[in-house]
Amino acid sequence: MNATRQTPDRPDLNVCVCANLRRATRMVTQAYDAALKPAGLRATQFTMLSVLAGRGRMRQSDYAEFLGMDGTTLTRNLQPLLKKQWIRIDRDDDKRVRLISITRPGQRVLDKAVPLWRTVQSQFVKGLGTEQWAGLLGALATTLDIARAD
Amino acid sequence: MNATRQTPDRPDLNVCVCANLRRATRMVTQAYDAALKPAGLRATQFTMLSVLAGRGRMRQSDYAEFLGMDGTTLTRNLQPLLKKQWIRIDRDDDKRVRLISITRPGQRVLDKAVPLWRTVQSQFVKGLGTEQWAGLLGALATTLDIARAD
DNA sequence: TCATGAAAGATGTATATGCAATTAAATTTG
DNA sequence: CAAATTTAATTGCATATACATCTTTCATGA
Repeated sequence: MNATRQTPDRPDLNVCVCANLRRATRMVTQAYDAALKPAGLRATQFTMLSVLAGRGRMRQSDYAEFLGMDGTTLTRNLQPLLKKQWIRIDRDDDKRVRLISITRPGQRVLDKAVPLWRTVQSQFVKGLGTEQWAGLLGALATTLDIARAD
Repeated sequence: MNATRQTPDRPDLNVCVCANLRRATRMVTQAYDAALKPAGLRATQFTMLSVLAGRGRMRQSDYAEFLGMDGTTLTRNLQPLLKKQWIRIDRDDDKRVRLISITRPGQRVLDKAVPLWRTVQSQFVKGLGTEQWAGLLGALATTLDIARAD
């Protein structure tokens, strides 16, 4: 009985949490990117716009924290959205702070993307089944907690 | 009773399979990168070397397939490893094919990285617990199957 | 008040990712 | 056998990711 051996002598794609996450993320992102393509945005951009649509104007730092994204990554990820004028950046009274919000064109492209998202999303949810799906979200939340506790 | 509602009206970071995967992967990769830093390699590079160490010389296309990585991504990801001479690329009789293998220096840096990997890996395995850990790997395998079936 | 330190973002550099299109080599087919 | 097709890998372009470092602005305390 050695079915749940946890740290084998050999590091192995089959057990490495990071390698498994990265591989799955690559493939899943390809699927979401392809599905969202007719709307003209990528998976990351869809997520970023959804957050703004759901939560309203946010401080850039809170936005990064919520996305679990490094601040410098967020700075750069804002650029494609800005160029397409899907978001706007306002200054706060505190001149260091930037406030990010979705624009009307941003909301329109998001609305156009939602049905496409729903299709690809339900493909994965159905394929996983309720149990594995809930398990996945739970496990991902746990890994987030572990990483954030570092 | 609506605890397992699967496709809400609003796309939401809290349910999007892709967004959750990407966010968790960002944070987990940061942890693995930091842990492996003393050995001088990144999480992706560690994975790529591990695969070569475990499976021996591989055709580049098989290598990409195994990693669930687009061929063009693999082409570029080989470059940092080549520059550091951790891998070598040989030609096949079929002149289109490239055969990738790990070098002695590559094996040495990998050996140095393994204990570091073991530490960070066990941190996540312990934090998840046996059940969630197995569930995570299972669910990731399922998402891979779904994405590959496209 | 002003020096000091902390907080918020941006920049330099490097890696990671993949689609569209291309090049080169092998295979199939007329 | 020659043309057409398929296969393997690379290149052009764009996005995604983050560490180290820098600039700007604010808060704080002697």
